[in-house]
Amino acid sequence: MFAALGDETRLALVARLCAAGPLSTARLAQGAAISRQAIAKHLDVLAGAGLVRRGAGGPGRERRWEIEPRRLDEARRALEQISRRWDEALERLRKAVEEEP
Amino acid sequence: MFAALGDETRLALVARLCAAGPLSTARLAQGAAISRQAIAKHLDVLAGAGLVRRGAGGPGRERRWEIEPRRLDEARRALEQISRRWDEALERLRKAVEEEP
DNA sequence: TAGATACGCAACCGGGAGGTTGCACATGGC
DNA sequence: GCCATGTGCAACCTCCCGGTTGCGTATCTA
Repeated sequence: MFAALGDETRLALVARLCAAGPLSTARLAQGAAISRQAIAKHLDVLAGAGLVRRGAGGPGRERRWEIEPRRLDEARRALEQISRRWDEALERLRKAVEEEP
Repeated sequence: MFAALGDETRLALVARLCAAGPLSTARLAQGAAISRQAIAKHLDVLAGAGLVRRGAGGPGRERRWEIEPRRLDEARRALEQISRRWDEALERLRKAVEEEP
């Protein structure tokens, strides 16, 4: 999942979906420097990581993509836990150094 | 930076440095399935992303690596902001739908 | 001093990720 | 019915990433 967010293009896609709400593939590809199929592939990767979902297809032939915010929360929590463990490890090291001169 | 965390091996390295405190390259490579140089490359990538720092070299020829927790906080905050923007976007959409029947 | 250990640098290699092109299919507006 | 539009599938290409190997250099220990 971090791998999915790791690509510059995909991170931009996530940010754009967040700012503008659900959008279709063609809409997302419009104005981009790369082809529509490339965008579609990136969206597939994001969907595979559970970061994005196909919303109920728009009015006609459109199929919109929308964010799955729960996955973002999971990632955030993972980083939090890592930070906390680091603090604990440093504390243990400090104590060990103090006790054994 | 998400790209740095995106690799399985690198994420494991970060987790291990968090759990056990500062470690040398050779120590991190010990027991791993891949060569020491591969580990060293991954550590370089992590250092390039600012996620890891060379601690004050150990007792002798050792040079330990340690976590830079501020970068982890940055990443966490970025995800938070994205989630928040998503909520706002949905709220705007809801209002727009309600006002225009 | 000799040997083991920890490290760095550089060249090399294979596979997959990111991208394009081409085509087929459905749907909506005229 | 006809054309524009939104989408999906598949083949193909290029380049970079992850990994290995080989060698040279410090530093600790016997």
